[in-house]
Amino acid sequence: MKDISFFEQVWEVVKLIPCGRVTSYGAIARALGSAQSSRMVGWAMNAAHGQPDVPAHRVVNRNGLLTGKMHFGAPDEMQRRLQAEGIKVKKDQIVHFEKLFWDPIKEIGGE
DNA sequence: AGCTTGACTTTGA
DNA sequence: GTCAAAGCCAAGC
Repeated sequence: MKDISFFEQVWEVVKLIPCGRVTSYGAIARALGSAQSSRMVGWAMNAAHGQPDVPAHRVVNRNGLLTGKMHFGAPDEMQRRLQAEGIKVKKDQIVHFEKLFWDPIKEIGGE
């Protein structure tokens, strides 16, 4: 079952992110096996615009910074969505990011 | 068929 | 501690 594109694989992982949790592009990339192609995850998110089931707002860079907020409809939409889930965001940065960090590899196990 | 882009990560100085 | 450059792979044109 590999008919799906790389993006869809990323979306699958992103959709697995629990509410109130966040993860990093690199973590997803590793979970898919593409260790250092974290850029591809970001690109997959770009394609995720047509995927309402993909909570891209839960995916941030390894610093916990909302790097992709600008790609949302509004620059504040990403931050607002995170706060709506109980995640505190300060200056585009997730508070307690380390505690809210969700590792997909723990769920997928490297598949 | 090939070159450019891209919401990142890591390593080096 | 911060700043700069290289690396990576897949989709788009």
